[in-house]
Amino acid sequence: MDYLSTLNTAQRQAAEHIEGPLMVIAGAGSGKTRVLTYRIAHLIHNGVDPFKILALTFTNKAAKEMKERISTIVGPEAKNIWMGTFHSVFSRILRTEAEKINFPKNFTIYDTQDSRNLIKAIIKQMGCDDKIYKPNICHGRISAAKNNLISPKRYMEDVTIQADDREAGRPRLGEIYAEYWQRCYKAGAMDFDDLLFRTNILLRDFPDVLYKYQNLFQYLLVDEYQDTNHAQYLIVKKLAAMHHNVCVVGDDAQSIYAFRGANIQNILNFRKDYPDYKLYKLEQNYRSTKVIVNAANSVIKNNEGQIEKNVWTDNLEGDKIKITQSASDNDEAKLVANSIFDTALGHQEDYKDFAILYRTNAQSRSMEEALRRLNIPYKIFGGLSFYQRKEIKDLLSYFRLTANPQDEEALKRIINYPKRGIGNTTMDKVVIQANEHQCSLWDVMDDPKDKGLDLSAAVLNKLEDFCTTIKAFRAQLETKTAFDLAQEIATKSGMLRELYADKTPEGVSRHDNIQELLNGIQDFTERSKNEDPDAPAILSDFLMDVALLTDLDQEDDDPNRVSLMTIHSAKGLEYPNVYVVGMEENLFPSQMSISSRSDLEEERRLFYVAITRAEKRAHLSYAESRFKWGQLTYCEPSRFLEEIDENFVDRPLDVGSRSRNNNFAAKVVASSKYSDRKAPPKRTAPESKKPVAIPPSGKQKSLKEAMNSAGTQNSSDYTSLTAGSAVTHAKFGKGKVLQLEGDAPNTMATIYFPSAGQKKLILKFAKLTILD
DNA sequence: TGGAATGATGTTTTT
DNA sequence: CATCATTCCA
Repeated sequence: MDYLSTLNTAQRQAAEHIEGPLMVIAGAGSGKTRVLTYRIAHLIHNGVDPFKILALTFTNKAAKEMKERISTIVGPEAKNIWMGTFHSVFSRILRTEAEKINFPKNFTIYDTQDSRNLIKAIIKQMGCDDKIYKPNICHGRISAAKNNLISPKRYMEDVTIQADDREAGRPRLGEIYAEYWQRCYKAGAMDFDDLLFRTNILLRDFPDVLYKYQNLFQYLLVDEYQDTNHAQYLIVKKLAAMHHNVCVVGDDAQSIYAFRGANIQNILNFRKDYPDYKLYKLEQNYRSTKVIVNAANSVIKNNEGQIEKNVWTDNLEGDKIKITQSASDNDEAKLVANSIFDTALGHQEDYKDFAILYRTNAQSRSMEEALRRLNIPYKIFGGLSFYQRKEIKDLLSYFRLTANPQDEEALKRIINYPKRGIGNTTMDKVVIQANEHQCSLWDVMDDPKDKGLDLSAAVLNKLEDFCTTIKAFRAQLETKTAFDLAQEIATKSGMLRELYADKTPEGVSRHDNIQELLNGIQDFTERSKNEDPDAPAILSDFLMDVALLTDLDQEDDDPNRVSLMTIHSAKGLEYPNVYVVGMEENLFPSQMSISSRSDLEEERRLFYVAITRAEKRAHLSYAESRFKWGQLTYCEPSRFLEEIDENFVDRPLDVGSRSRNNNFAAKVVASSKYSDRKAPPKRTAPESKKPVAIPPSGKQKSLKEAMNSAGTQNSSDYTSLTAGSAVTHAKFGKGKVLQLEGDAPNTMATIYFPSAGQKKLILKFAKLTILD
């Protein structure tokens, strides 16, 4: 009962506010999540039915954590709260109401890759030049339109949009959008943006549905409100129209998703929509030292037009923010890894209390290597997620096609995987007939005679086999549990056999990944049995969930690791020790953002977010040179470093940085001096002579491996290998080395095998055993 | 049709 | 540098 007594005045007022609209402007580290959880707990204690509370968060992880925290206060009732991301909550609702908007109950969710592939196919089919109509630019335009609820029809009618497209040389973009819209609809698929757009359509066109959910959701809470886009804004507005019990929480200083349509104006709109709203400001920071809070404030004040607030803290003064310089990206990584090692030792900190934050995912690689060398356990978040790997997407495509045969992208993906002799020529013919008869690829394949498909009997047989297999899966969709059916599909599709037969390290790891996915589905199924033993989850349930899952949502077996992630994914998290790396012009702020004020301000907010993740120590670092697209480029320190108040930083004062500091002052003048300078094409010798070969870097790592990749220096030592050595290879047997070329770790050997002839092999992949 | 080999092309950030 | 797409050959 006295859970509220741990809150400060502003927090408590917000948490105890029950009826009517409220907005909470919460500075970084000001206990925003506490207010949200306590407010929900308070609602429940005051007799509000948990089923009538809708809480929308930004990530699944945030939702899960909040739910756990609430249940420690109110008990198991907490699980009845509607809580999740916009995308997950409304995909659930869309699924329930699917037939209203003419979608199958098991509609597919297209991920970004599916969307791009489809758009690419449309561009090609329309005969447009894909050098001008670049698929991802087109997708970006379409996505932006959807986030602003602009339908294809309105898109074509909008004078400004049309002028923009014409100016950009893409006058037919509207047509592409229209076709894409149509194709998704026919495929029974929605992309991420559709989940919000179609929800809006549902609530707009079906008053009874709107009424139902307005009634259901008597209390709405929206976290990270500054990052909502127009489509999300309107959903909230509509749902809250009946009860006006809407609580939004956000911080304009931490708005970092404008690039994908987030609209800070939503905060201003809120004031207009609910003139009687109450405003609460949380300004006391409980997370960070005085140095960190003040340094962050000194940075963010360079932005114009913010909501006035004064973030302050009662915490200790703390260490100054350290800024360090390195010669190269690899040196930077070594320096950071060493610093983590020393700090962990010197201050008795656990590795889990460290985070390395960067602007782009590509920066993780050098950090990864440096940490591995020191045997520091780490975990990389984001990047190529488990669910985006080929083999995973392939198996998921089987699932998808089983649940929804109209799913064109899934069909195209697996029609000839594993190889079953249905190649491009055949599929081109199928596509032609599908257009002819205005039906889906599946419909053509399922009844080729009716659709006039002209193919040899042998090929027709193959198509029939494929359809029969999928239909057999489909027949069990409702009767088998998710796991049982998944297992059957993995086996009978031939995927498991195919991967099992591949004994290359990549093949083995793909097989492992599939096993891991199946394990995940087993967990999912078991969990659902615990909730309701009579209705275990079926495969479509899993598909709905998996489409919106990210790596951030994965459980971790060894939690004591250094975290590596982009600043974007660090939002909402906190760590005692934070390293922000790559503090360089054209990287952070990114090159794309430096030409416009608003983009630059978003980068600055991103920097603000980065610094404010730190509780005790913040460390900023930059390199003088960096590999970018495989080429060495020279870098200058980020302008943001200069913006931090001198009182809170420790700048490098050693000889090496002296000249740099001069540069620093003159930087603005000289700012483009180096930008086109190209480095010599080859790396210098000391870099390439690594004493220990690093295992082939993470292309096909299993999820477990990716999470667990510390201390795995498992490569063999080939230094004793010379021309003339006898070796054994797993596949080719015994052989003799004829020639060695290239520096470690990329040394290549020409080897003669009596069994297989002469082969060129890269040592680090070859797994050779040296015989003499 | 399938596989290997070569060449173009692209990177911000994520649900 | 990495991935993809295209191309060419078996």
